[in-house]
Amino acid sequence: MNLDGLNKDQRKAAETLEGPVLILAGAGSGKTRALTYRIANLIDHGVKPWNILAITFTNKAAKEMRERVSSLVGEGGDEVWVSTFHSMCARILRRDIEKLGYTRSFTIYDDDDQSSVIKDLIKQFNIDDKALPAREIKSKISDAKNKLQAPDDWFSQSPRDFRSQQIHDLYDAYERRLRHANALDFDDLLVRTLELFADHPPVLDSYRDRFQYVHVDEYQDTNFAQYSLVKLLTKKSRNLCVVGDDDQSIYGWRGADIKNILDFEKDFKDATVVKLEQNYRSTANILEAANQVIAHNEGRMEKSLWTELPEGDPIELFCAGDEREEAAWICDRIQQLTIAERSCGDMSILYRANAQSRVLEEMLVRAGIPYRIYGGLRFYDRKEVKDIVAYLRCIVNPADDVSLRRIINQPKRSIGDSTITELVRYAGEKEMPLYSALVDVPETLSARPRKCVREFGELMNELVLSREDMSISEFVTLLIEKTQLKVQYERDLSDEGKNRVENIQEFIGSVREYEEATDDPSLEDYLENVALVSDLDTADFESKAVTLMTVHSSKGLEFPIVFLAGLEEGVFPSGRSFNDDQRMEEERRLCYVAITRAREQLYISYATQRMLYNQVNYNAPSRFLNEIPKRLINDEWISKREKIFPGAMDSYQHPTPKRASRYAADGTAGVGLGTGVNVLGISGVQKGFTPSLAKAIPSIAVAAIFKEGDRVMHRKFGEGDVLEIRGAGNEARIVIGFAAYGQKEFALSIAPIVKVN
DNA sequence: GAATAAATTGTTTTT
DNA sequence: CAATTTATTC
Repeated sequence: MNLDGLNKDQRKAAETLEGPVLILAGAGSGKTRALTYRIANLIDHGVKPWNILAITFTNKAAKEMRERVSSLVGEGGDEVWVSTFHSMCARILRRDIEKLGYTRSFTIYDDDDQSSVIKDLIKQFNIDDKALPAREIKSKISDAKNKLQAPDDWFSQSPRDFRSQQIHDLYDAYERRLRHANALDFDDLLVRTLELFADHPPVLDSYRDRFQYVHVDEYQDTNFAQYSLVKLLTKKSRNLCVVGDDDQSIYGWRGADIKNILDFEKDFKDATVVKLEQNYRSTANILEAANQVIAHNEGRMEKSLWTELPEGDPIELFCAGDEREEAAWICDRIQQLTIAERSCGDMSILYRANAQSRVLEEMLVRAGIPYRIYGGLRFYDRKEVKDIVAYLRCIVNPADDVSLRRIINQPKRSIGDSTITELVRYAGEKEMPLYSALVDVPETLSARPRKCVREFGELMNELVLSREDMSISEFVTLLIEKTQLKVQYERDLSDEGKNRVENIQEFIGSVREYEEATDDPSLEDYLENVALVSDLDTADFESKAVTLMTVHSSKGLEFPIVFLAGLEEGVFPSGRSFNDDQRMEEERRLCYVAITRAREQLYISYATQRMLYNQVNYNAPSRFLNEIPKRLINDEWISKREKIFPGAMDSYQHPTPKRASRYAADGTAGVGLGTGVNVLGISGVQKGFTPSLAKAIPSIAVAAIFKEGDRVMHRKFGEGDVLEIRGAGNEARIVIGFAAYGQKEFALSIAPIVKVN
């Protein structure tokens, strides 16, 4: 194996093949490179590819690693098992889950499904959902599962109060519900795999034999269940190689335990530790900023990143009046960079919370800048798509009550709440799945609903039968026909309706794509993909568009130019971490991750006033800003702000809160004020490219993104040229020359125009 | 009893 | 602001 392309430390990582290995890899230190070379080297030393397991954090990372290994070793590279924990477990369970009393066609419940089970149980138990909200129960259950605590285990280490008792009861009932529905939630995939291994030693042994060399990437973000699984698998071989960076542990809220990586050397006394400290990604300035910020955390593993790269540009800092100005400044910078021949594909805008993306999107549309947004709503999470998926799940797994309830009256077939309640009661009484009640309809229902239910039952049975003799895509097409799922939207001629029809069409396309790309396609396997594939997994960064995403999503990625928006107290760091040191340290690690995404240029912005979650706040600049040495920052934009947004200050002197206070001090309802500003949102422009549909975003900040000579598109008058911009701030007006309509003048702050290139 | 219109309420991060 | 709950009409 030729390891010349590696530095000294990377080479050590790739050459240490036996025993436990800890690779402490700083941001941008080429850890994926080291890992792929190590795997290739193992194969080179005669290890069979199928005896190697590599666990990554996302499916996309898995795919990339498989490709990189293949390109190093050629044939056989794709025989290496590379997948996420969840995909691996799903695959293991698909084989042997019958030993645990489930069937192989089990359903994987997503977040929504979990919530609906819990909400239903809360109702059934007659629990006050204000004292115990569903989301809290959900996170409690998830926490418990991540720690491998069954309901009784959890209870035995909780305070013996009524509240814990209720949580215990709900957790217990939740578990039984899922079991009855032949369904597993995300956490179950791990828990049940461990259960399988614990109860069936021969199964465990077969996987121990199979996975002689185990690799875990992003080890700092593993939880106790994942840790246990890894330990169990490598107990005999002791060939475990983990890669991670304690400074990039950002999933503590999801049960990830940073101690897993901090204590690795205690766990494996003879572990070889390799530190990758040379950064190949960022300029010296950016790296120094990141190093200084993270130095404010305590209890880190010792390591110091360095680079041979030049100093580079300073970090550009801007203080905006509000979130729209911030967005406008970013758009203006992007336009300037584009003029300097930088591609939009090299740029990314990162933010703490998904909710921040909306304003950015609106402004990007106006400025005519192509962008893609990741996170937020997945394609498979759209209503119309989820409905089809729910049908498919019911057909594959008739015990799946949650999915059945979702579609029993979708599209409308006159099966209302009271009918459903009765069906559920009847099914519960006879201890059978809800599906059976469609055929064995309870006598207690009156004639009309009974007819509707029976018709629906016949439709479903018909579908189940026709699945036998056709391909998956043919079947999905037939299903959409018979259920009239598409027809109902085709009648709707609005943008939303058209969008839904398109999404349904695209769904059929995705099924067909899957069918062609897979050796042995099955509906079960397809549904598993739907459940486990994230938005980011399907992302392509090839297109020349600015990438928008949360800092969390950006982990593992890099961009030449990064905009980091919303660096304010309460936003980043999140207000929820204020009174918890542990969480605050995680916020700081998150900031470290954000900064280290940038290769060449980093732009940071914050706003003195921000409307977020429908509330106006005046936030101080983020503490993380103070942790970056002044000498690395160019803050001249702040003093130029008046020039970029002339007259902008005026409108910020009398900010109008949307609602003064929802409740008066005495507990009576207060009077809402209303902004008086009509915000025409842009609908249907997700992952957007075509700005032609854009409506007006009333904002004086938009002035900054239009200049004389620009070509613009008006919603009514079509394309024209900007001839003149008069006045400033709220009073600013824009004169546009249209070929067909001649010269027109508009108030710039509300004109429905977008820039075109 | 079901479908629709109006009112209320809560939002970090996600495999 | 959208998702969900509640009131009202058919």
